Amino acid sequence: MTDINLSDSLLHWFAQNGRELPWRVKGKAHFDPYAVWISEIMLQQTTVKTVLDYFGRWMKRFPTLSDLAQADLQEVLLMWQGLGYYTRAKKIHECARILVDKYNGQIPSDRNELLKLPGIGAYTASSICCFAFNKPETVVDGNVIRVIARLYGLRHAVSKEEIYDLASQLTPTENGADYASAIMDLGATVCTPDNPTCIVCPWSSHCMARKKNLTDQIPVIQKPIKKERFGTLWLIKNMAGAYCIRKRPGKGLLSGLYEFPWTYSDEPSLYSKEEGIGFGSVTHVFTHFKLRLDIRIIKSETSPVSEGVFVLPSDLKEYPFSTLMKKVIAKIK
DNA sequence: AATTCGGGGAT
DNA sequence: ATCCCAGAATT
Repeated sequence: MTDINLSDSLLHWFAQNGRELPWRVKGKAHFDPYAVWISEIMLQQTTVKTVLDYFGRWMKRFPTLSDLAQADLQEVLLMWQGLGYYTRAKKIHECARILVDKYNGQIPSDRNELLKLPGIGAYTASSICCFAFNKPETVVDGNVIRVIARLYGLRHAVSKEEIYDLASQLTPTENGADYASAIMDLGATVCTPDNPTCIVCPWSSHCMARKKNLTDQIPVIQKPIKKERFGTLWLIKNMAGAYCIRKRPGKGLLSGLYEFPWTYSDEPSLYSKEEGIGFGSVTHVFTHFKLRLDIRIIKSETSPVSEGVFVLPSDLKEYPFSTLMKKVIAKIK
């Protein structure tokens, strides 16, 4: 069999088994490149199931590029809170204004032009070309890495570049949107990390990993160690029952979100360790470290940080918070 | 080339 | 607990 037959069999499988998704139109490109762009940014490093609700709320509040460009970053972050990687929300907002100001409100269909825009990298540029403009670009995400590594039986740690070279040779010159959707759906629903259902896979008879019974060992991924960090969080409560919160910097961890003031244990503390009353702790697992914050309640009419503001519990919903801080909020109610 | 960015669902 | 998911930007 030739490579043409591989892509044909995959497209045939997709026509019958591909997922129906709000940001997808099977059989052709999506009519709204804006919707494709938003969905692609949201889907980075997360799952379809997680994004569905966020995408629905987003398109209701910001139906068009213009609506998004006119909104405040604060409101964009409110829509994004809980999704993680908050720099994406900032970049998406930046990008919307650039598109309105310099691109006549149109999302480019040229890959190199897309790569110039904030928040759009190699994968997303290709995916917008495929899904919004039906171009025959090759997309490489976690699904494609797994599918291709298994198809070719790659037993070493693979790079995205290596996968791209192999995957691009299989990419047909027509049906760009369907083919990109298909290979990703195959990885998401058939060629899964654990217990792939090879029996229904259109590429089963060509798959080297299956032939050698190595699907549970491919792809080879190296995993970094996750360290644990500690700190103290201060619930500073005034006579009116309001709590002190502050906005995090525009860069770095949880950028742009609000928080109750806290510091790592290896940094200068805002109060002495014994001050206030212990109020338990919260733990949270980030991608690259685990964090435990011991909580202490302080009665004070003034903030220990210059940018702190006092907010009543009933008004906290107006501020974007991380999931970590939502855990703290849940404790004070 | 490595590290830094969140969060949740499945196992 | 561990894995990993439609990655990009920074160092």
